[in-house]
Amino acid sequence: MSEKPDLNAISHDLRAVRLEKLAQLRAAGEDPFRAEWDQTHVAADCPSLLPEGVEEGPEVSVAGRIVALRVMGKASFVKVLDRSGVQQCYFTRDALGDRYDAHFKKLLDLGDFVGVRGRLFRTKTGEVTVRVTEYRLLAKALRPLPEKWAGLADQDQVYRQRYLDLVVNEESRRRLMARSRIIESIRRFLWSRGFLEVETPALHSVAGGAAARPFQTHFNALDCDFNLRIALELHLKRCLVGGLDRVFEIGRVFRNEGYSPRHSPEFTMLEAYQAYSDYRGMMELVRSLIQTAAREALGTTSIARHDGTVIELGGEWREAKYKDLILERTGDPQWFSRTKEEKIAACRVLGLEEPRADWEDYEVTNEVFGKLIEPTLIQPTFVTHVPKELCPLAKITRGDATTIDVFELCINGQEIAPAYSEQNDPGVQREMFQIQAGAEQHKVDEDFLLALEHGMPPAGGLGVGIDRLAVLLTGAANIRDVILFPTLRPSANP
RNA sequence: GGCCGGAUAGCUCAAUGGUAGAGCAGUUGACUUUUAAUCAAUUGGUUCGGGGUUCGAGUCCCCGUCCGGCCA
Repeated sequence: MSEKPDLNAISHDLRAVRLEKLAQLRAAGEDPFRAEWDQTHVAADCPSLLPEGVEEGPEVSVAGRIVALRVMGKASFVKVLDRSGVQQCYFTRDALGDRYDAHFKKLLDLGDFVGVRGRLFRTKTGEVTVRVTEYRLLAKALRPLPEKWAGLADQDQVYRQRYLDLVVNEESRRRLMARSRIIESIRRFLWSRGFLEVETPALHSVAGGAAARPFQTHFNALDCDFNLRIALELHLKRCLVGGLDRVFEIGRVFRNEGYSPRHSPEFTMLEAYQAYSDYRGMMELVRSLIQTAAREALGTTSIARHDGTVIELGGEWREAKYKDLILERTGDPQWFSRTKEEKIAACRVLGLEEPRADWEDYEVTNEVFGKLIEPTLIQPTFVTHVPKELCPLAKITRGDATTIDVFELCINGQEIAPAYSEQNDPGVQREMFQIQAGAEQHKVDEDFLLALEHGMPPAGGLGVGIDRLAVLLTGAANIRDVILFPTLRPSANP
């Protein structure tokens, strides 16, 4: 091994250079992917181990990916990224001898995983640093990291190679970790209220519980078609029938519809059902749940938006009746006595796109709500007394046959969480299903109606779009920014 | 599905229709407390693909692919 390897000749090929280094490591008898390393601490532990005024701290052993490499002759500073953050380490020829020049300087690269051991000290600028006395390469990276300062900007690559985004874009790492902490907090909150977490099927023969086009698939063994679920609702209610009177599920649902910054074809829903409660009970539940998640995951209930406004999640939340919002926005006290044609004409005046001819009357009104009112509901607002046509699974309001006992919780200009006083009259439920199904009566979930006939306790039910909640709490611009691996068109050239 | 914008070195980005460049990363060297380290030298290009206009196309035109935004 006397001939000098010519890295210069291949220096334009970043991968070839690293493969050559890999070969040199192996030629020297080292396994570049050796596993063992006793990690005793993470980066976030280190500052507290070296209190102010103390010269030298205890020995620590950390591990992670090299994300910065500053070589200055016989001493070098290296930043190592682990799950908790970045730890600076100080490598010197004095401490490491010949290995410093022959191994550390020649064969390690940005992106490599290393284990590092040494005592903590403070640099002259005050940064707590590991004075390395021992280190080991744990995994060689054969490809370079994206640029260290600008990070990774190409949106497609951010989503397709999220691991690179996580390594170099701190903001992405922080945001996606916040999502996990939000979900963790929600689970703890519901457990503390006596809810049982359950898992229900994702393959449904009838995709019910919401109005959405499902993804379809086929089960070979039974030779029958299934749909991926579009909601969790109907199985969780079967749990209520069975006496599990506080249940929740956090699960993936699939809707074969639009794809936009606010819509992902697969997204995560929380649904919770509490027997002997109703939609008013769900108001308190969801408000406490979101406030708790915000405090635990973010440490605050004040969310700054990009336009400078602040969403205040603390305290009580506004309530507004759907009809009042419509009357206020259209400026027409007689709105609900107008014919469909008059409403469509009014939509034109309000600057809305032409409603489609096959729309029902209530759909025209709901277009006003969806396009002109919901986007303006930035501060938390419970929209109540919603027209019954919009949800066939809720109880009719006593004293007003046109509305249902529900709320739509809107924050940040979008619906975050609907909740109902759940319909438990099997006769009324069947009628509502049949109206909704129209010509497609095979879409009525008879199995669910059978369960209802066995008796379901009165209950409040709540759904929370977890992705949208994460968008709200983290200030993300796009739902895909809070989903680790968003659905994408398959890559053309792998 | 419609309209608009984009695709150039590993990454982030430049380039009146006239020799494709910079920073970072890489390579070589100097440097024992750096903080986007610094300094010197240096490698690296099917300008997304195909066609057209032109003496000449990264740039203009057409078709396609992919991505993003707005709308449906």
